[in-house]
Amino acid sequence: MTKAKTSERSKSEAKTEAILKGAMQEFLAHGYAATSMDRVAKAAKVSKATVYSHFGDKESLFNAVIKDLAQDKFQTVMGLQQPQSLEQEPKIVLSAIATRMLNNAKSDRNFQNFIRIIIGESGRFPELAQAYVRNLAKPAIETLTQYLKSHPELKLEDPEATVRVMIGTLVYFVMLQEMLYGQEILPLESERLVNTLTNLITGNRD
Amino acid sequence: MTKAKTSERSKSEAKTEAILKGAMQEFLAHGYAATSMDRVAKAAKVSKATVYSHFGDKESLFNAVIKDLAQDKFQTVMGLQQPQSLEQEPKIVLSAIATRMLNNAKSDRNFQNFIRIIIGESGRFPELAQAYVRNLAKPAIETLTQYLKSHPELKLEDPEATVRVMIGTLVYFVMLQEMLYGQEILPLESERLVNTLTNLITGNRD
DNA sequence: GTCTATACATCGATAGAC
DNA sequence: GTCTATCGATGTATAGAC
Repeated sequence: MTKAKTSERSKSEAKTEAILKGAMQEFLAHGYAATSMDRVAKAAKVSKATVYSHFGDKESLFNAVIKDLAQDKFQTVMGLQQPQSLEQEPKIVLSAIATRMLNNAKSDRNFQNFIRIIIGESGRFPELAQAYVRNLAKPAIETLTQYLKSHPELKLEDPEATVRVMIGTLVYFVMLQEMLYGQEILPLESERLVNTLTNLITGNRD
Repeated sequence: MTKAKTSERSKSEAKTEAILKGAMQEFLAHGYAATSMDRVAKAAKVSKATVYSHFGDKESLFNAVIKDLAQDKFQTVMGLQQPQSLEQEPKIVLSAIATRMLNNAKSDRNFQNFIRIIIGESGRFPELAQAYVRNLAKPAIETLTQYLKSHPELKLEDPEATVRVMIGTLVYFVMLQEMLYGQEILPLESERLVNTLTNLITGNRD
């Protein structure tokens, strides 16, 4: 998005980034409606008028912040599947991917707040919700689907649907245990979930 | 919560219910921060002072509304598992339960908005998030777990974790397709998901 | 108990000096 | 481009009449 030339950056570009960063912090912490432009300006250490001259109005700023965040998170989510030897047994690979996704989501409070906003505001910002689906959920699902399809020995009747089972299981687990603070109410170890999931998919029933 | 005697209800109780109903409508539509007490008063057809005399402040009203909603939704969610012959094959029963949960969640916009608020405000209202886990998620999960445990012929190594797989799959599907408007971006028929899910759980791989 | 009227703060957004 | 100062609208909450 920003230009490649990192040197000789204009003051205006620096302010734009500061505003985006400050707004990100405020929106993630307080949501859309409860975030004021005064607080954004203070967090970015610029005047409120500067915020408006760069982003027009509150809604445009919010859109810019969320799209920026989605790009950041894309790197994270996609990076979770690659850096390992895909040549091992699917059972090992799937287990490793699941564990990595789980640990990453559990430790990334920023990501959790991002998901909170996407879901919480999806009724009032449908296009942002769709941007999330298009730019984050879809690539993750398609990559995993490709992997499952490349292993016909798993004899999966419907790899697309199987991936939904896998991702849904992991997302809901993080949601219940972490985001909704259900850890003490419904305790369950990650390992049990990952083992059950990979056993179901790879056809191992004990 | 309210007293059993339905006749001879005081005017105060009637106003309380009207306020709860109006506030419910406004909070579900606009979220916590974007809902004003003026709009609540107007929706309930009472004065703003009456709202405050009944519920103290905005936060208390919000808490009352959400806890009330959770009770309503409890009936819905629990009713999805009961009214059918549990004596049939688990494959049939699980498939029926999953289909019913899916169809119900897809058609209930009110429920979707409720989930949006619970997740969206979970960072700022952790106790409401936990009330959701305790009063809705936990009973649903435990009931299903009991069912799976009562069928040892399924040879499930970990019924608790298996239920998480099932519920997570269904919740995430509704979330992506309906709440986040991903239907056209990531199309997938409910039947394929339900079939895949029940086949995985019952050990049927084709 | 319920209303109208209002206090006081803060909101999104802009005008105008530099 | 960026600031200070300010506008009008709207927010939560309450005082006081009935």
